[in-house]
Amino acid sequence: MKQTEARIIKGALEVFLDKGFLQATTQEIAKKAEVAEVTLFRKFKNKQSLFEFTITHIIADTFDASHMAEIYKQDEHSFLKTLITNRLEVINEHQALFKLIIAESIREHLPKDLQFTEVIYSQLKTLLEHHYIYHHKEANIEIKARLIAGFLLSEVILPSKNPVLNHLTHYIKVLTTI
Amino acid sequence: MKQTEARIIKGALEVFLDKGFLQATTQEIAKKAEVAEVTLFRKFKNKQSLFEFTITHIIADTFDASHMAEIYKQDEHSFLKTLITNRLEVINEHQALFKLIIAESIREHLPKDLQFTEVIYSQLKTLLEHHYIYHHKEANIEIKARLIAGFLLSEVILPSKNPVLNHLTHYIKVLTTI
Amino acid sequence: MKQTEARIIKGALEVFLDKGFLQATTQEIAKKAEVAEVTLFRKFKNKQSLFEFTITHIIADTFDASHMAEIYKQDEHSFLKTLITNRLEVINEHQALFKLIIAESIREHLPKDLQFTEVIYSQLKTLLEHHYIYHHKEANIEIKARLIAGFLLSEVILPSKNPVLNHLTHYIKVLTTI
Amino acid sequence: MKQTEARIIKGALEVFLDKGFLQATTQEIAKKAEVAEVTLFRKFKNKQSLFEFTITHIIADTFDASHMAEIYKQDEHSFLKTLITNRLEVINEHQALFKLIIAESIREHLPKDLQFTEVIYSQLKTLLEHHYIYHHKEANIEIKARLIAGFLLSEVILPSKNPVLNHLTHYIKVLTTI
DNA sequence: CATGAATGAGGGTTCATTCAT
DNA sequence: AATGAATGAACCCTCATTCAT
Repeated sequence: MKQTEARIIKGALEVFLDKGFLQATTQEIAKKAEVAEVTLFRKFKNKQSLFEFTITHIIADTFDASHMAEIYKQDEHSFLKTLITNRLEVINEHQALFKLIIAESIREHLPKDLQFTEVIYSQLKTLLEHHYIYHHKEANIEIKARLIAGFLLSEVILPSKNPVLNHLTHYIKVLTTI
Repeated sequence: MKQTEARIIKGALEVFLDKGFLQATTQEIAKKAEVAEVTLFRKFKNKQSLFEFTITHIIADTFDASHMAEIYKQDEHSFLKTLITNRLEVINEHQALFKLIIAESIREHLPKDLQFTEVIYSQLKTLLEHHYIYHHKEANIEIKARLIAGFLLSEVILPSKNPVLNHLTHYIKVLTTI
Repeated sequence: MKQTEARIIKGALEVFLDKGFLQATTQEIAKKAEVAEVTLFRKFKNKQSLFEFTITHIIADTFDASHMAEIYKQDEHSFLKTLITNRLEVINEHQALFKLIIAESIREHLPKDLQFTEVIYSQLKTLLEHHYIYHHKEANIEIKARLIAGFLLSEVILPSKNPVLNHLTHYIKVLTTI
Repeated sequence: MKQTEARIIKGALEVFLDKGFLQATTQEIAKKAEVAEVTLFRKFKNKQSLFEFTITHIIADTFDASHMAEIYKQDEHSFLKTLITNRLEVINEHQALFKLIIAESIREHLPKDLQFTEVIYSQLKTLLEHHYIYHHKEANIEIKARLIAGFLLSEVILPSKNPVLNHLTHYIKVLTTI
């Protein structure tokens, strides 16, 4: 039954998001998925690999940026505005996941390719590169990506009032001049 | 004996910084403090309260900003530069503690007054307030504090190359215009 | 398909010889036999009966003594020499099986007719009986069989240097006088 | 309480002797010792080390041969007779332990110094050496030790009727001439 | 005939914490 | 004040075996 695996992953995701890796128990996941606990271990080698599999898939689904493939052609201001606005939307819709990635990156429960740096920062760098290369502009991409990433981090870590968006214009200005 | 408690706190700090709250074991802490495990529980109600006590003290020591009491009188650019530079220095010297605060804030193992928001963000806001009130300037302090906080977050979460400092001037410019 | 059963038995034998009854897992056997684990249970009621079936067959093949049917006619010394030499050869070629029988006899994972006593000792007694009856000689067959069995046991249990064979003559002398 | 450890070892011994290493459960041992299961793990790192500790001590108590320290001065026949008779008595009184050592030696659950070879065979060799060196006699000690060991093995592995002792004299003859 | 899917029962081990001294 | 001794509760994981196709 294909459904079983899907149910497991769904249950696992819920519990992992809610409790984090260490405090999530295989028992609770199994219960939520309505399978026997042992069934988890037939599908996944152990808790860690269930975790990684679950996170891999949800990340792929959530942070997918392929729909922004074309925005690099826009002028710098539009490009940055679209990029940042979109990423802010995504992480605001998936705060729990974002927090999970941050916490588990710090605690080193995630393989390198699922850590914050790789999932968020590298993606930003890639998008920025496309843009600046396309427009034949010199730009310190690393710095820009860092600043945007810090921006996103503050959005989830600090009490959310969505206030930053209103001042995006000023912020973009610094990104264009740095 | 005062020494006993001091040794416990020292040991606890080492282990908590290294492993985080959940993966730190009272056994390891006791061993490092060279006391019997049970002694921890005579001094502290439980692991959680040992954690909070330990973190409270190290945070007070580490993030103390009283030596910056006077900088609010400086002009805006100097003030921001001093502020940011100093905070960057502090967190770069105490990356492990900073990461601990972030991760445990997310996992809700810290009481409110020890969470990232309170420890870092509120402090920034206070310092900014002093400055802008003293200079009779209007300013969106919340936004500024958020941006600086994001700045600091990116510094610990992302691979460190200390590159941001070189571009501080531009960054400060945006902070002044927001 | 006859092949399936054959593959199972082959796989089971390998794993049982290598790991013993308890540490052999049906999973590993199935893998080695290149069948689904559940298939084992269609052919055999349970792990125990697979074990017994496997061991029965390998024992029949290995310890078969029918080719020694005629040696009882030889004189006592020749007979004993041939008998002991041959049995030593057999167990040296099948040390793993011999050890398995010993260990599983002790642990009572084998039905009576597959235990060491039956498989080795009784066979020795039968062969001795044939000889002494044929030659109309009185002889304490039980004792002789025991001594030879002890001989064989020491060969597998103790670190092997094959040293005993060189001194077989003296040993046979005592067997003839008992 | 010193008693606790003693009770654990007693319980462990009973269960290990009865079930063998793999089939003994820490639960059953704890129950028999009337302690919580977890207490076992405070005293011993794991099941394996509890096993080894238990076996080490019982072996030291059981197979102690220090009271035979002086027999090497006897003439060869007396010496061998005393030696063999005594060892036979010991193993007949501790059949279960002897069987355990054999089975777990085969299954490699025992460290080298607790395996059959070391515990039984080496001891025999040492005693034989003392004798033959004392009497300035050349002798193939290895062979003799092997034969005696095989003798002892047959005594536990085969159905016991204690018949061998009656023929000890003949048996000793072969040992003296080999 | 063979198997993919699922599981009940249990196993060793860890952890924070309490009891008694 | 400090500790040695002991533990309840839980956790991850394994194994032989059954169910349904």
